[in-house]
Amino acid sequence: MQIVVALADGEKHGYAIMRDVAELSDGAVTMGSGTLYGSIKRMLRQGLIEETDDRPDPALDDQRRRYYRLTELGHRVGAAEQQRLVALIGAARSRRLGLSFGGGR
Amino acid sequence: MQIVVALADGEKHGYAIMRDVAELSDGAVTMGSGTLYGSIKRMLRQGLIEETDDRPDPALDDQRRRYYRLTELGHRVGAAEQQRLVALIGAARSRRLGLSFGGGR
DNA sequence: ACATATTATGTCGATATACGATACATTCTG
DNA sequence: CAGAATGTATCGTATATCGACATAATATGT
Repeated sequence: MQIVVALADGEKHGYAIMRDVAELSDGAVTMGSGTLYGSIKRMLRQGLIEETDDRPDPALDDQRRRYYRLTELGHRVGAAEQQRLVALIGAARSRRLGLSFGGGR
Repeated sequence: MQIVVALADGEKHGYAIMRDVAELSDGAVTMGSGTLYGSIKRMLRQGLIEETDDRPDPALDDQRRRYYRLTELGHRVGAAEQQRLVALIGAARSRRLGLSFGGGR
């Protein structure tokens, strides 16, 4: 899901996905290269993402990079997961998870 | 996380956790007994949950049941995960995941 | 009373996933 | 031009998931 969200606002290459994941949690959650490239391989196989041919401005490009974007299926699956998480968090909130101890900031 | 949320509003036994998980997604997400009892064993070891001794009204009880509740650590870890998911969903929303295709209802 | 479905806990082996280590090449920076 | 950062990739190990199976207690219908 972290990868799906990272690609939700446009195509990115692997390393950029890694940075996006870390940024989104202020460095608390990190994804190593093993998980990243393993997940990319699986998601390509599952048809959730696809590699793009179009490269950015050659001056800003890096020949090593491989860019990926969400497929329509990836969007749909991601939206479904988003819905599931919204319901889960809604339940967590109404059940006051994290409010019993520590003041819940 | 599904188990943590299930236990957030009070102690439950394993089978009740299974039902809670299924209910929360209208049956879309289900947790089999393999995952459930394996996760319970791990979470006990990690100190996220603990087994309780107090039984309900004997008339409503079932001797087979084993009840579990969140520990303080479980609450704190659950609250942290909740925060992470809120941020993830926030990003998914602002990036309009699921709005590009299918109308996004 | 009896058969059957549901509830309930648990294990097992197969498969899937995550993760850090390692490797190696390119690009940027001082 | 050396070293740091960027970038992709794989390997082995550890961990997790999953359905199938086993077994027993409880509830339900006739």
